[in-house]
Amino acid sequence: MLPKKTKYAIKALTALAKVYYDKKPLRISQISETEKIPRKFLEAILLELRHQGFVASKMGVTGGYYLSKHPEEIMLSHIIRATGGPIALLPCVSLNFYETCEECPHEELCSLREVVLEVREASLKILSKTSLTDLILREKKLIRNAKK
Amino acid sequence: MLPKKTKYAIKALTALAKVYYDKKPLRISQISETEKIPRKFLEAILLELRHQGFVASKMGVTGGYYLSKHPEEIMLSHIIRATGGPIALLPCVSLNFYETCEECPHEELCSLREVVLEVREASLKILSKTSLTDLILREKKLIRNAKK
DNA sequence: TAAATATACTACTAATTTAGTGGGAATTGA
DNA sequence: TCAATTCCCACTAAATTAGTAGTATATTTA
Ligand code: FES
Ligand code: FES
Repeated sequence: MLPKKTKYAIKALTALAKVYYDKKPLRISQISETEKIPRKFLEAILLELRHQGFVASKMGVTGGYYLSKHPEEIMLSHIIRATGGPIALLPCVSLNFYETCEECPHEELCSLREVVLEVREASLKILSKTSLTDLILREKKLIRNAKK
Repeated sequence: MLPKKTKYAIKALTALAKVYYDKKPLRISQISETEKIPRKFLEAILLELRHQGFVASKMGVTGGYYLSKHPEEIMLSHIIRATGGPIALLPCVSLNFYETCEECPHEELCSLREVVLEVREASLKILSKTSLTDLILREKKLIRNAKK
């Protein structure tokens, strides 16, 4: 399961993506209200996302946050890895958080590893091709279809 | 990431599956040694697996554990759910551990939900068709190929 | 029938992770 | 100057994970 932090990060970044072309920053309090994310927690998350290069900010009374990359470039896999850690089910098949499996004598002969590797590939295939833009387009489609 | 408990459970059940046709129970201490699982922890895990109907046991000096189902019937998805909880990335798309997403006003209009639903389907497709027998066969194949 | 050797079961504990919160410093615009 | 904003550090509280301890109960065998 994804931590709440990751879910909040995705929601917040999507909110920023929606106003990407406005050229005006969005305040933490605004995002916090519309996305129902605890104010102070969101503040900490956005700060981290800034350090990781996803967003930039402006201080002061007209301040706020804005995306520092194009929303098409920000993939779900990036956000998950930046905030939540591994996508893989076991450390021995994680690309970004690899750790050796102590109990398995030979990783290359481990059938469980083979299977969870397949799972990671299947998950990553989806998560690494879905961008913030995709999320927004999908939402529009969902709303359009619901109205019919 | 899967908890160690789940990984240990898979390992232990696979060990039991390997001797399924011997009609003799395997002692906790034997499994603990060959699979390098902490003795007392394994004891607790096997006890739980018995309560869940995966294994049965015999007490006393000739006692031990044995599978109470055919190894082809025990799928990775079953073991994960029994010991580790959800396979889904978010509770709103979990089949067995569903919880509503508080922050999302309309689940049916949530694009993030749509994507994690796809991920769950892709993962489950693999995990629900891989049985203990499959793990054993895969291991044999890995060993055979390594020898070449 | 008693000893030896298993599992059964309850009840803890210790470490880690998650989900936050509080409060003040720095920056900016009016 | 002052009001509104982000920046940043230091905490805390609750939940989860990864075990462990100790005793009771069952079974075989000498
Ligand atoms: S090597 Fe990771 S599960 Fe065996
Ligand atoms: S409904 Fe679960 S993420 Fe939106």
